[in-house]
Amino acid sequence: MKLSSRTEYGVRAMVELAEAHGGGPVALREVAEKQGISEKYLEQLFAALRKEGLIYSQRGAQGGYTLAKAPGEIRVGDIVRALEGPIALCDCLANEEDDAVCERMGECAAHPLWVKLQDGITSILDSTTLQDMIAGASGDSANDIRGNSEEESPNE
Amino acid sequence: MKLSSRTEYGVRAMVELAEAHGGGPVALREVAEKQGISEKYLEQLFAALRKEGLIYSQRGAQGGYTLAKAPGEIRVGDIVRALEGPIALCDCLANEEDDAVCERMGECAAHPLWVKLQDGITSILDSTTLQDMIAGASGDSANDIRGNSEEESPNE
DNA sequence: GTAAATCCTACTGATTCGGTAGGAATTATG
DNA sequence: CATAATTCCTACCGAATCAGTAGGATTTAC
Repeated sequence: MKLSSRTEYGVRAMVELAEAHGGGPVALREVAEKQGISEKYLEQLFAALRKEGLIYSQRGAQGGYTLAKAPGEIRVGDIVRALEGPIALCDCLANEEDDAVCERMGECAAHPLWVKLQDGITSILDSTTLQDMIAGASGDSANDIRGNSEEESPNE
Repeated sequence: MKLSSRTEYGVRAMVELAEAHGGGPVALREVAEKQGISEKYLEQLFAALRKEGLIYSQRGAQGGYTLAKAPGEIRVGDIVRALEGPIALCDCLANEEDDAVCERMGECAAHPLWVKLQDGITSILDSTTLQDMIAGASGDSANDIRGNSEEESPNE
């Protein structure tokens, strides 16, 4: 029940790219410095993000990284999955097509809870985009993230 | 984003005790065998659960472990915290009285999301009791877990 | 051509994880 | 009382993961 620094760093770095979105590519070094992350370590995270098609890289002088899609199109869940692999609280939840992994299945009283928990986590991560995060960070009305998603409509 | 086997085993073992609740103490060996957990390892988990007052132990022959409270009074969150320590996705969320841990605080665009995620996880874990879990396991109407929790319990 | 940048692969030290080992202390039972 | 069953305690261990480092190859703007 703890975020890896991989996830923490990766998300922060992606926010950094999101804020620079529209301008030219941003150098790894710049992101690393601004976020206080080891350059070489971040390099590996970017490699993974790139492999998953979340960022685009431009080599050579004046090169750097840019988001591969608009900030509103990139969900935090995508970032986490790119960095950590599929979100699976336990092996029996890894791949739903192959349920056989959990031989205990039928008799495991805990299973439904893990499913519920995993769904909850996934839904939070997948309902937040980079756009939401930079919106929250800039303005003081950061409540678009903190509050629940679908509420506080003009009514009520 | 993965459950430790500590958590997995611990919850399963507690369910086992919950099912035996009302009868005499259950020996460690029995729980370990039924759940397919190393005896010596489970011993350590029980030590932690005992220290947190979730289970009661009776030494000597015919001894064993019993829940310290009714199954409906023990939340899964309590078990997880007993085994893993406080649920804190990252250090900056560890103790809310001392926010200073996260020097980045103001500028960290990710922080609000982690708060939301942690709250989501905690609320799921704390709204499910052992009672809910054994109810789900026995009957085929396991939906009391998957659905929301506090309702319809005319038991005990 | 050169400097700036990404790319790639391997290594490493520290920590955590899951588990083992061995025995001391307690207690029900015959 | 003797014994067996059981919890209790502390230390240790191998393997995996984590976070980070190292070093160089490749690409490209200027």
